[in-house]
Amino acid sequence: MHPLRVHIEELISLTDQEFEFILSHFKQVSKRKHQYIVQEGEVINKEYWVVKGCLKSTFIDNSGKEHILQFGMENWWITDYESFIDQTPSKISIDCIEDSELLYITYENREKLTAEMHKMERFWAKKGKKGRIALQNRILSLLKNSAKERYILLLEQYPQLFQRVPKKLIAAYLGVSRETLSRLK
Amino acid sequence: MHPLRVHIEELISLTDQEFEFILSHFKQVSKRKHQYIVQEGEVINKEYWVVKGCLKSTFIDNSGKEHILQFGMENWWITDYESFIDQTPSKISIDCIEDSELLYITYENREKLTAEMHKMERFWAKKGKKGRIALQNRILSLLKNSAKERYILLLEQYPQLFQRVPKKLIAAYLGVSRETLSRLK
DNA sequence: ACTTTTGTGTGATCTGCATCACATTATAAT
DNA sequence: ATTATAATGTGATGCAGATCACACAAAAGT
Repeated sequence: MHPLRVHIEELISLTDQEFEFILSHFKQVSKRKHQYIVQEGEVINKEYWVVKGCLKSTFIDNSGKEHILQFGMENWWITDYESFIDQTPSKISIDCIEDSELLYITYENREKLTAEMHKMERFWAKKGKKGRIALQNRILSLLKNSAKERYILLLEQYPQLFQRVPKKLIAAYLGVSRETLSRLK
Repeated sequence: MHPLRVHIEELISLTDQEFEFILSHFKQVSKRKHQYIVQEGEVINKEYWVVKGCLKSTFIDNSGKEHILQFGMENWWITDYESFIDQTPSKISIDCIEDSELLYITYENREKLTAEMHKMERFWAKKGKKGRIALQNRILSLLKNSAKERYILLLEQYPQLFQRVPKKLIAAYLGVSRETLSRLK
């Protein structure tokens, strides 16, 4: 079965025709390591789903330091939701950490698909709720946990990440310096 | 016009009958300062909308310190979305900072209302998206801005807050100590 | 009115983490 | 293969913000 279908059917069930209809709203694209799918200042009108590979969504602070808002690996959705939803220039950039296979849906096609197929409106509503909960928990963690605690929690939740991405990116996600992360272990 | 109607009509327009139908799914409740609407460990099945007053949604870290996830003032929605959506025990508590007038909708009524009235499904979808963007920006701010910068940003965004709530709660929201906040000013 | 609790400011000291600096080892590019 | 670039570890030092300890002012409760 198509991996996207497996993914969607975790929340709602589909017939073959329904899935074909959904898939017809997506396009596939391959990107090499270091290539960008969004750059700061652009308005992004695509939401990506990672078939294979790994990406990061990043932003730069006043002193030029890179921070990571989100990683994207297999079966994850990634875009700048602020730019995508409000159609405003993006504050963040998204680029590939590994060569990646992606599916994307444009803003227009997503609107069309949700209008034409109520099941998908419900799917995205559920996904949105889950995403919101994840963001809320990240805030909780940034406020209540020390750097070491956040490191341990991330390691427990996504052990694969530590095999796949350089430590400095883990540090940029946790909100600590590379050196401090190295000393935590 | 009913304040909730004004609020909903900022995103979607309604007829009189439609609004009456929506309102019939809500109940009103008054709470005094210091009263809780959610306590840690409870499963919350209500989402509140603040007609008048001020609330805070808080959680306690390992060392017993209180952190604030969200304030709720007039026209704001407040609940623990994780508990509300997943029907799991809440990690947070929500209590009133001032005597408050609230409207609430139960989980069941919200499900019924979204099923019966597609406009409200769209309303909550839009609200959910906006909420998600706000959470994302809070994470960005926690990672990229210093305590002082976060203080200034909050002051710009919600100046009323500084008139209404004690400084130690502002500090608990920003993620700094009361003393440090006092020295930032 | 009086007492208790809550809020706020400010000094002194401590500490987790950042920053700078350099060495070493991997990985990628030609 | 050789060279450049990225990744990782570790010491030395600095600093933002925490913590502890008061003092005083403002509310709230009786």
